[in-house]
Amino acid sequence: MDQHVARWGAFWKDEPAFVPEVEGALVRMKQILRWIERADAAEFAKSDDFTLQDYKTLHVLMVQPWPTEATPAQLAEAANVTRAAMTSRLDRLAEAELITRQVDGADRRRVLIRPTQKGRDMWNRYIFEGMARDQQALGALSGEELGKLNDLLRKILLSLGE
Amino acid sequence: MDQHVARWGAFWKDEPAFVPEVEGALVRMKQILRWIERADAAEFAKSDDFTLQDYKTLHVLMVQPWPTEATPAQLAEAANVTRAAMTSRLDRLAEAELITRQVDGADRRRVLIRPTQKGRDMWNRYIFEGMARDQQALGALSGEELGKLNDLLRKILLSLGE
DNA sequence: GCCTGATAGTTAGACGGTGAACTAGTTTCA
DNA sequence: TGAAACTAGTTCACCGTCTAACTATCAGGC
Repeated sequence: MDQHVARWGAFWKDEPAFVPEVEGALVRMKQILRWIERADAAEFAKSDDFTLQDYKTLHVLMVQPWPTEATPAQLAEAANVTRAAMTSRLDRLAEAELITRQVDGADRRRVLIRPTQKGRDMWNRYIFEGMARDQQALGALSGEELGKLNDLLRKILLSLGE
Repeated sequence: MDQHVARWGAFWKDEPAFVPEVEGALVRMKQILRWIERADAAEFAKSDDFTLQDYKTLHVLMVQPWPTEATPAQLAEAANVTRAAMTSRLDRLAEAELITRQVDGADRRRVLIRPTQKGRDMWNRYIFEGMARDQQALGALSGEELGKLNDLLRKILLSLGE
């Protein structure tokens, strides 16, 4: 894995533009997130009517600032998809009665999305297993190390203008 | 951003299953990679005949163990897509004469993918800008901090069985 | 009060990815 | 040697996402 980065840096050993620690850190982050993504996908591979993406959509709704109330545009941004894609995702969730759509009275262009009780239950059914997998993935680090890791990542994000 | 994680942990303040530092670290990694992904996408938004995904495909080929020679299956694994998807990606790259396909004489089921000179040139044209963006993204960290970050990420990956 | 311009959400068509079948070639073992 | 099991790559049908219109609504300036 260090080899991996070393390898594609071998072309320009003297090239100052290549910084192994930068490329290495990014590749490693990708690998870690990919591992978790695959673990999550495996969990949801069984059920056919409630997919991983349905879950993710529900999740970004549940963790919004004003709990359990958000617009499609906010959810699209949080889920990192276009509004068009979010429309079709919400269609399915509404069809399954996991969320409700309601036109905002104050601004009738807007639509307010809220989870139903059934939606909350569904989320609760998977969120703990998901967090358990997350903890397993990062289980190699001590509490102190986790703190240090967050400090470093936070520092990066701050410089990116959050 | 810390708020963000704190918020969706607010539901179960007393729930030991929720570890803010774990969820926080993962959300932050996603944010960082997303920022870079968007920067890359912006760069490739202009050119229509050579897309970001074409570049990524070319990239995984260029950084393979045996430089500039790999099978579709290896590339699919590296790019984290199915072999079927890789087939169609390679179709386009071959069409543009950026790679060549050659049946392996030793095992005639296999196909060896190699970049053409044109492919190498195309890769070189974008790789440096890409690395520059990567360095900009992580520019907030000192060399020492970058080392520490890699140590922590490496530790995680090792525990995941690499 | 309108007209212009901006904004929220949805819809339509194209594109890329997935999983499952399919073809061709290789390995195993009786 | 020959049949069964396996492997590499491709093809196909389906599905989700994207870009680009389009509808409806709101805000500002004259």
